[in-house]
Amino acid sequence: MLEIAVLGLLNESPMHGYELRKRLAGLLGTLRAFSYGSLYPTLRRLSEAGWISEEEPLDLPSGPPRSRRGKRVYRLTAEGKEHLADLLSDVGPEAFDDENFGARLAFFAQTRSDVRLQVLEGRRRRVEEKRDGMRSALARTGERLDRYTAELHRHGLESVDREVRWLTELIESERTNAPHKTNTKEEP
Amino acid sequence: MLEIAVLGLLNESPMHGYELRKRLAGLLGTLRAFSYGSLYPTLRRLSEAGWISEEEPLDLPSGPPRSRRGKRVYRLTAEGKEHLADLLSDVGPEAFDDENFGARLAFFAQTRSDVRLQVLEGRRRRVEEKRDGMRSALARTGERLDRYTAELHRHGLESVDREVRWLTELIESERTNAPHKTNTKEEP
DNA sequence: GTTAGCATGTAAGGAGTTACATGATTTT
DNA sequence: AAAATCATGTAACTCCTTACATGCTAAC
Repeated sequence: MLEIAVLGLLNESPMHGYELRKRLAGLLGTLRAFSYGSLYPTLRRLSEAGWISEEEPLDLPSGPPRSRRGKRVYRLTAEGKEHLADLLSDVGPEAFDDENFGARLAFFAQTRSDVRLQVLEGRRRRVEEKRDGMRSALARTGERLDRYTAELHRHGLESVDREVRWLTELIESERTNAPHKTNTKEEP
Repeated sequence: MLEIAVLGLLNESPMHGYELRKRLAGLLGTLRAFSYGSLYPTLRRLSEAGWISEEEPLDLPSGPPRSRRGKRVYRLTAEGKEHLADLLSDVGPEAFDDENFGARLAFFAQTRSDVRLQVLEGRRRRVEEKRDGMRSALARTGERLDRYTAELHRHGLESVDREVRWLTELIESERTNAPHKTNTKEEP
């Protein structure tokens, strides 16, 4: 999750860690903040994998002489771009998980149109299954639940129901706006 | 989270691990399933802390002779009941977290009425803060967001907004139904 | 008599958080 | 010159999942 978010943001523009974290918080709407304790090790790991390059802060000719711990600006490498493209075209089951789906949607602008549709449809299937599971659980045990637990289930069910409808709208508009095109950078 | 759920369920009736896991899944409406890999170690820990007692499967007089790995039935001890009461009357900030709040609400039937109100109000405050944070983030960066990210934020905002309204209804009805009572077992 | 479901457990690992530690730069 | 905020990083830990390993019991 952090990996795709970091690579996706760095694909928009190079950045240092601190800024990355702020953009990250904005990206998913305060849903996830990510601490530095996970961000910096991730940057290290991505750097070691060759997907991002780490620009050492060179002392400006006019700047202070030595040993400042300054900003380390990260940018996506060519391998990183390839790797990100792979991540963004993955339509395996993990793409439909709660945590991952948000990150995937946040980078839909960088995602092929056909993949967008598959991700949306897969997510909808997943949420529908959850909804159906909740519904039948509620039908089975509904009567003997106390008021509070019942309310919890009712609100939960309503939320997943709304998500299904939301996804359906997104799918509709995706089909309308880009019915037969594929937004790839390079056409075969 | 698992701790409070396990103790809360065992307070309703003694159970073995396997059954506990099924009840757990039903309790939060398939929101959380919990694997055995976390359940059994938790049972071990709670047992070592003296909060639950572990009934070894004694061979029935008429039953099979030896060494069956049979069901281990767990039940809440007196200390466990006290500890659960402490957990259920805790109104510290953790009680308002996403994961914890669900578990707290699920055991409201075992919770004092005044504490219920505090938990609901604390949760509402928390969600309102989140909503306001999302709103101002959206106001600040709203224009330069692409369609998909904007939709993600809009749907997220609508969801927290709905949760606030839901909590408000629960609070209203809590105030109406038990305005001056405290559902304690023992009155001072 | 074999599949399905009941039942208990462990080892390894993932994906983060918290708390801490340090230092640079900007604002008051 | 103090305080706030920017900026980077590590160590320990939390809490859970996955994959595995084992064995019992009921149903077909």
